[in-house]
Amino acid sequence: MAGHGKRVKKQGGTINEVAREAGVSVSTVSRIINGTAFVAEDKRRAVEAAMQRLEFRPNYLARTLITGRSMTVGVIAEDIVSPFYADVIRGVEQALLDTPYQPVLNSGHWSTQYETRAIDTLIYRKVDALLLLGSTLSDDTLRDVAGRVPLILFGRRVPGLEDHCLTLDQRGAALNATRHLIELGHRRIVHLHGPPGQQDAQERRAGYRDALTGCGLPLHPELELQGDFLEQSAAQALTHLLDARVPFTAVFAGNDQMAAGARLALYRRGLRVPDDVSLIGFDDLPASAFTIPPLTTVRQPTYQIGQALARHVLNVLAGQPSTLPDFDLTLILRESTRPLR
Amino acid sequence: MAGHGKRVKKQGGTINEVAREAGVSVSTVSRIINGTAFVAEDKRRAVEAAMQRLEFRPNYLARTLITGRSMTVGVIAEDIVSPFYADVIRGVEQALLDTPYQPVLNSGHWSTQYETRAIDTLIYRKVDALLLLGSTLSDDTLRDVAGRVPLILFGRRVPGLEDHCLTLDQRGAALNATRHLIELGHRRIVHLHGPPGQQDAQERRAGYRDALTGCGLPLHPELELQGDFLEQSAAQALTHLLDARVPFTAVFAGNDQMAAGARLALYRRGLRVPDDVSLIGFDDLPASAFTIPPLTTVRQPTYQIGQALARHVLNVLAGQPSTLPDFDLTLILRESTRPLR
DNA sequence: GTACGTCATGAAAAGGCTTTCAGCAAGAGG
DNA sequence: CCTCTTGCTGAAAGCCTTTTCATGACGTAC
Repeated sequence: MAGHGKRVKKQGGTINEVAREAGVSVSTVSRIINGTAFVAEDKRRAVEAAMQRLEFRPNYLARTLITGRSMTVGVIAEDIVSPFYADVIRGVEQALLDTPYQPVLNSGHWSTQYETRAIDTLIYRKVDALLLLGSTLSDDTLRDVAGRVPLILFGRRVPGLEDHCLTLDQRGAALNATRHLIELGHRRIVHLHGPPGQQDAQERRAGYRDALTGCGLPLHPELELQGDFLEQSAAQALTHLLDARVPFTAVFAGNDQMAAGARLALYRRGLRVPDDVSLIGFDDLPASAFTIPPLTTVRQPTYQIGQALARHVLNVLAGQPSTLPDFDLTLILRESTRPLR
Repeated sequence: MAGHGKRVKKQGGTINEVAREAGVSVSTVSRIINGTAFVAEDKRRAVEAAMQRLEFRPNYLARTLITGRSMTVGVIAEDIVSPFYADVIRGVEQALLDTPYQPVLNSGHWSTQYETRAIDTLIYRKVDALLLLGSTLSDDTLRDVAGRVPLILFGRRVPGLEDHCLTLDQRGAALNATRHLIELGHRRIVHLHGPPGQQDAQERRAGYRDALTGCGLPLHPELELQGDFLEQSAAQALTHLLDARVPFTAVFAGNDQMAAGARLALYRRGLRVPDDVSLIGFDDLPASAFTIPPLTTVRQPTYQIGQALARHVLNVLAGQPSTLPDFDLTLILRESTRPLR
């Protein structure tokens, strides 16, 4: 059978072979590759020719083993798939594009176990820095990790690591969103919140309550519905509420995906948005500007955040002082809300 | 100033130190780590204790340098951010979860340059296999890459690499979708297609034409509108068409995102879906089941595809024979289409 | 009691590269 | 003509493992 010959990975000669081929020492070749020192013009040419001929590719692993720098930054997102994190990642990638650093991505899958594994893998592979986009790990564990590798955190504020944490005022933004509804005259406002285990979900819910109590309105526990940040859960929860004939005139969803789910539930019951029910989301996903009607929501400047995060990583790696900027969450007024009749 | 002490990365001793600490040779330690051979119980315990004390972590790089296997598989998607590829990636991650292999992701950004760079980086880092989710590279280049590392391709059929290519019958599916519209009585059907440079876009467009000519209907060039697979482009193109008062009763969008854009353009003009205009998308993104109305579209079983791809990689790596399965694209009938009055 | 196979263990090489250190030639200064 | 720089180049050590090979110790068979 053919095919077993493939065992030998075509791997374009080593620095040794190049040196022999060009009639110089490996040190000289290394110097040419890295531009570490001047080398006579004729040798340089000989070496370059040899590299061509042998299809030489430096072995990054060997280099990293010696220098201790891999020129990679590990990025772990709770979920690469989520449109929200995806946009942050885009920003990170963009900011790293014209630097010698390469991002290496991995998912944490919202699970302590998988996240731990992903972190370990990346550290073993000697990433020069680690960027966590959300995390399910405890503060202690995180501090531990920070001792092993430069660590930058998004969406978590860990005591002791403040300089490398970027968080947003979720609570304040949720308060604003809810208040907007209140100012439009709504009093019975449903809130679809995410899992109690997630910090963002908690904070947004707190903001919702802040707004209500701040305006002297009563809290209605029956209007606080739990979902899992996906469309289906919201559609289901809201349908139950509708079936129970609990009255409400507005919905504040914990994220845009749940807003979409809520929207469909309403549509199924013949309720119009915004005429019968006002709807607000959170995140401003790219798709949310194109829903019917376009969704009023809270914009998280994810792309810029990604860029800022990456730039901070770069600074840290360069040993330069760097502080993470603050980002504002802004309410994007579109067409899914209107004054209560 | 404090802080400069951090230069020394806390790095949990080497196998050498462990050996010294435990009073054995490095070979013995290595054997214990890898379970390569029997080791006396007392030494084993001594070594394990030493590893604990020194917080020993094997250096993967050194290991890879010797064994030639990194236990990673590189995954490059045209765009990690696109909901479509994201779901494929989820499948890949899932299938790799309980194997010793780790995925390492990277984006090609729909650009030959970036894709080339991403491939190089991954190969330099010695991934054991490479999985390309879409590619802008030429057949020749791809064959070249396949010579350097086991290569599996999704969305491309490269002569010579057929065994490792997974493609879907985009053309046939587009034909089906269009025919569905024709069977509902539609005659003037708009097609929003992607960039001419993309194979998928081409094929879907060809399928659309196949359906028309196959049913003996005339082609109307003015109804074929170009977009870029994003919402905005579709909204714009369709708005122009509407402004030009070109009549049509149905729209077949090249993907779901463009369908969303079209949907909004229609909404802006007071056209109802499906009452005034029928709409079909392509991809069946998770969000498309929750649009208003829920979108009729072509489902690509992305998650399963991701899993199949990953399993194939695993087989190839294990040296086992493996063939990529075939996947069917199915038309998901929801509520955005209806018979022409 | 000698010879031999078995088995745990250690020494050393290998893997591909960077970097320190020493060497050597050439030009400058006396 | 000799000494001192200056500057390019090569030898060799080192990074952290795995793996081959050799070495004893030990038990068994003859």
